[in-house]
Amino acid sequence: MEKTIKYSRQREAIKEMLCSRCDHPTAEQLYSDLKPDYPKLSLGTVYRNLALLVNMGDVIKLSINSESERYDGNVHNHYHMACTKCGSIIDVNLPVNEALESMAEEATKADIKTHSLIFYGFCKNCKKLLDK
Amino acid sequence: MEKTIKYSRQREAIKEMLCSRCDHPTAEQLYSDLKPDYPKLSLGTVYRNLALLVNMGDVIKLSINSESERYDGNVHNHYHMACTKCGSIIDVNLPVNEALESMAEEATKADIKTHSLIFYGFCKNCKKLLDK
DNA sequence: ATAAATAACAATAATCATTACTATTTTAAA
DNA sequence: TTTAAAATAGTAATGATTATTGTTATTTAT
Repeated sequence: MEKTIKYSRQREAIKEMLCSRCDHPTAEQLYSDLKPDYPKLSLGTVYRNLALLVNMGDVIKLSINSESERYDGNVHNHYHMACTKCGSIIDVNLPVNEALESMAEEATKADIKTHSLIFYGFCKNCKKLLDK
Repeated sequence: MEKTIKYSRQREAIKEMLCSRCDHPTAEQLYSDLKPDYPKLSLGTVYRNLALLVNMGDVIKLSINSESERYDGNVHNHYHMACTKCGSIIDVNLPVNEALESMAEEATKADIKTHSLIFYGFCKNCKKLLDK
């Protein structure tokens, strides 16, 4: 018999918080931001539910740099920029180029499901600070 | 005074091995592949020299999935495909689209230095195995 | 060529993100 | 309501990577 998924207040809160913000928090950040409202919340619970949400397709996991995984409540493919100075990850408002996937399938004979495009450099703010 | 970089046989071997293969090995894989020729080689040495090589711009570090960093001796920007079944990372022979960077700069007002494009799906082999 | 200075080494301990375990609490269905 | 299964908090364990330490190799200056 299958494992049924039961409701959990904590999972709901994690999902809600993730959808309500457009930065791309780590598990640790979600944990400390939820802690005030859920004082008994455990970091393991955050990790476990993030994995569940990713499996259910409600959340996307971003492996952008080596430090920590980032989580994104926006499940439609979209592009990101990672600031190599301050570490922030922001959305890049460019149209997603689906044609890339068929070109890559052609080139590799693979079965491509999705793609990820990440830009690296200095974000607007850090660029300003470095200019002076 | 600055720290000068001295020659090291181990670093040379790491770089050479990385340039001679087109998979994208982890530090651990490089370590075990070099071990027969360098029986006293230490894993820490591999990590330290990989970091040095990355800093010197001789090697690129790929943060593709959460498990482990992958290293690439081909420092020219190029695209990759990650098989979600077998975990292999292969090169994708598509032209690098530099125009994406200026479009992203436009969209974000950031100073973009480079970009990374990764395709996810089933590689040629795994696709074949799943078809039957 | 030799000796002194210092970078790189091997071996191992420490750290950090993430996952696994266990006893207790919540959820949902009979 | 009772009861079984899933989810939790708290904590221990894991795995990748980094730091530390005493020794060895490479370079520089005699």
